Amino acid sequence: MLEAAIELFAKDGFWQTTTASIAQEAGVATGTLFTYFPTKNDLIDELYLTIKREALAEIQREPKLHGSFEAVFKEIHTRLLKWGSANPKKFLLMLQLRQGNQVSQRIYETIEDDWKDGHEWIKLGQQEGKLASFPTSLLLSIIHGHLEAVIQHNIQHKLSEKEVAEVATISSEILWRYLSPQSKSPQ
Amino acid sequence: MLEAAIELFAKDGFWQTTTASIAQEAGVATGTLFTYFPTKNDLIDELYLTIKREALAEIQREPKLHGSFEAVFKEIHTRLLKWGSANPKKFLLMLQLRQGNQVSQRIYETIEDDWKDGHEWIKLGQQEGKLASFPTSLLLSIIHGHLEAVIQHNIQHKLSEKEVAEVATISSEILWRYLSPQSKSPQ
DNA sequence: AAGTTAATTGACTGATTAGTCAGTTCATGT
DNA sequence: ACATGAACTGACTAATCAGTCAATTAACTT
Repeated sequence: MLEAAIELFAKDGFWQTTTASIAQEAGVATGTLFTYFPTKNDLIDELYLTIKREALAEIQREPKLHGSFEAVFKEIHTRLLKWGSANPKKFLLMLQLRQGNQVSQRIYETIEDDWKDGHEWIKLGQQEGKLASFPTSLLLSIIHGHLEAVIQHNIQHKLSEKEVAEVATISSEILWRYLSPQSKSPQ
Repeated sequence: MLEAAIELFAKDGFWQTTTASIAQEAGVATGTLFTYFPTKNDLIDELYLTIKREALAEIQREPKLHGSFEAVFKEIHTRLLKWGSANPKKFLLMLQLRQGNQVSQRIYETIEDDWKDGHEWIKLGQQEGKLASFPTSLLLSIIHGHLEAVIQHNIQHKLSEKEVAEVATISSEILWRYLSPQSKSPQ
C-alpha cells in the first residue's frame, strides 16, 4: 500500500494523486485505505518516515562501520549516496514532500531524534579536530546538501551502478577535502 | 499579482492555495486573474521564471564582475547566497515548485538557456585548469547544491544580514577549496 | 456448524475549486 | 458629451475528490 503510494506520488505528485487511485494501485477498495490511514496526510507522514528510516538503515546495516573517522565518514557518505541513486522514486519523493510542507511537525521531530546520534558523532569529530570547525549546523547542512546534489545528479543522468560507485569515490574525496580541517585557506 | 501569489504559495503551498485567494490578496476579482494567466499552471510558470531571472540578475547587475577567475567565482557565489538569504519566500517557493514537477518543460528549457553563458564560463575554467576536472555536470550540480544548502541553512536559522555575510565568506572559501584543482588528495 | 468479531467493499455525499461569461466600469480620443 | 473598446467583476457551474458507512465477506473460536 505504501509502495503503491510511492509509485503514484513520485509519478504525479502528491496533490494530483487521488486516494482512489492509490487504493486501486494497491488492489484494495478506497474504504480499506482509510482504515489504515485515517487521512491522506497520515499516509504522507508514514511514507516520509518510512523512507527516511530506510535511508538511515543503510548506515546501521551490516557490515558494521569501522576504522578511522575519515574511513567511517566516507563509508557513510557512500552508503547514502548509493541508496539514493538506487532508489530514485523514494529519494525524489522525499525531497518533494519535504519542500512542500506536507509532512507534519511531529514526524520531523521523530526523524531529528533518529539522527541525533549521527549528529553527535559529527560534533565530536569537530571537537577532536577531525572536521573543520565552522558552525555545526552549517556543517550538517553542507554535508546534507552535497549528498542530495550528487544523488540528484546521478538520478538525472541515469548513471549505472558502476558509474555511481565512481562518482561516490570522487564525491567522498571532495567532501572530505572540503571539510577536513587542516588548511585554513590563506585568504 | 505575482507578489500576492508568491506570498500565498510560500505560506500554504501551491495546491492549497486557491485562485480565489490569490485574486483577493492581489485585490482583484477572480475573473481578472484569468485574463492575465489563462490557467493556474501558467501562473506557476511565470512565477518560477520571474524568480529565477531575479536571481540571475544579481550576477549581471552593477558593479560588473572583474578580477581573477577565483575572485569572480567567489563574487558570484556571494551574490547568489545573499540574494537567496534575503528573499526566503521566493527562494523556498522556487525549491517547492521545482521539486513538485509543477513547472512546465518549456520553462526549464528557457532557464537552461539563460544560464548557458554561466555554464560555459565554468567549463572554460575547467579547461584552463582553474577548476577541478571532474565531469562538468557533476561540478555544476555540486555548486548548485552547495549554494542551496547554505541558503536554506541561513533561512532556517534566520541569520541577520551581517551573519549572512560571514557565512558567505566561509562558504565561498569552502566551495573554492573543494573545487580548485591543486591538491589531488593524498589517498 | 454456528456464532462472533474483524476486515473489506464501493456507492455515495458534502465540500471545494478552477475556470467562465454576461454584464459593468473605466480610459481614451474626438 | 459621446462613442468605442479594453479591463474588470463576481455569481455561477461543472467537475473533482477526501472521507463515510451500511452491507458483505473473511477469519477465527468453541
